[in-house]
Amino acid sequence: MNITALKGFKDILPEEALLWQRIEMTAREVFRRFAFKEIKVPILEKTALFARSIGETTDIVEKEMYSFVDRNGESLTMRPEGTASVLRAFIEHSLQNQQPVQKLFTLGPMFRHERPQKGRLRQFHQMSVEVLGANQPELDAEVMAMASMVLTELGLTVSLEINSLGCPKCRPAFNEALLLFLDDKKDALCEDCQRRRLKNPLRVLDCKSSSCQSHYQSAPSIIAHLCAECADHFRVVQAGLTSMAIPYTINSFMVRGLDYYTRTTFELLTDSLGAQSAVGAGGRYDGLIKQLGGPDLPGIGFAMGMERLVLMLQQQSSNLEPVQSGLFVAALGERARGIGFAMAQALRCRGVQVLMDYADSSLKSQMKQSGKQNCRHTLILGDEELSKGEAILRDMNTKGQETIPIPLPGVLGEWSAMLAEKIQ
RNA sequence: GUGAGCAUAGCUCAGUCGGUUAGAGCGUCGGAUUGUGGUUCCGAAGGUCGUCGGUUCGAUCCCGACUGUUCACCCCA
Repeated sequence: MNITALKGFKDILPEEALLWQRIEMTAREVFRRFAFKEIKVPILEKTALFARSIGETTDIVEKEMYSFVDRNGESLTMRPEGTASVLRAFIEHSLQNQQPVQKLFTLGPMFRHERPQKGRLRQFHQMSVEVLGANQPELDAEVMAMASMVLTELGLTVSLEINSLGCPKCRPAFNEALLLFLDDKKDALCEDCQRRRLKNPLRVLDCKSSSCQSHYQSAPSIIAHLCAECADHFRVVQAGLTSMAIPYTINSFMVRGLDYYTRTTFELLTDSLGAQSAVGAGGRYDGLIKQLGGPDLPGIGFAMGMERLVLMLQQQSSNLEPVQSGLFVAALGERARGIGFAMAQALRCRGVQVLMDYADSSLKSQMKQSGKQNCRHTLILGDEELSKGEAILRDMNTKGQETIPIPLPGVLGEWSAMLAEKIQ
């Protein structure tokens, strides 16, 4: 086998796909309760969209995007995240004119050319949620509540950390204070922080080096630098979380990797995923819609990483046992197969899951298959049954057997309705 | 982009201090008297021991390169 999947691109085999379905169903159900609607957007966009939204100097844009020039000479990019596309669609269709506050979610693959490791792939999947057109802090709390509800309903425990990054009014003052502080300490910092200090000063606060962290104990706090409006906003967000009884901690060192965030940011963290601690993260991005050429409307959103949720569920080992269901038609001989085939089709029309073996296998083998596939019933149809005009219906669970009539072609519909009723 | 570990059957892994036909468990298929599953017992299929080169009388084992993969840094969901 010399053609294999690409590095960082993974097949999701049927067993694992079951977990994906469970996550998606749970999320869709929770999103419904909060009246979010699904939007589906393309995977491929013009490169400029991401450069403008995520930030020209972020790692994502600088070195992780799958970008290429298409046949028309235009630079296109496989989306590295979902928000930019949703906002582009929002602006392009003037959705704010249909309903002033839009609550949207989207599911799908994202692409980043990173070195793969646990919980990190080149094609990965996110559930991405956005509220566009409203800036009330209660919404920030509601969005966090929704994210944590998805996790709770999946049986996963995570911790919620929140922060406020301020707004264009108060952030410059903080930046200045931080730069001053870092300038003072610069010789004591690690190499990475030296680099970050110049490129994106906020990022140093997130450094994992314990020696750096010990210096940052006395670093200026963004929260102390918030302007009156931002401080008030943050206060109401916290009050909202408290009133919903959602536990959280404030982490004034938390930073987001995308440049567009303002005010509230948050992360849902776990310690069970190795180096990848965030299973979900998001925040407010009040200037972004305008920055992309749309109206000056606020927004907030978050994304959850599907692969990380799957990993957590797999660790839980509390995975549900397979459910017995459906019917295996064990037909022996060509004539029986012909009749069984017609029965299967009629039953499937009635919503019954029907399995059959066409390989002329022994009854024993077909019984084995029925058991292996967790069928609830097996219908035995051989020469004996054909001559009697009665098939044997076996309940695989109780091992009880009974005979049921073999229908003439004209009454198959009626017969299948009765049998469907009986075995479902 | 940087670093470290790993690479033997479909899966999880033994193993050979370098020596004729490389093993186990699980899984798959078959059998245990004619047409009745899950348990048990018996059997079978399935491997160029990642690739290429080197050392050697001889390499799956030692050495090197390459490729793949895993984890971590970085970054991020």
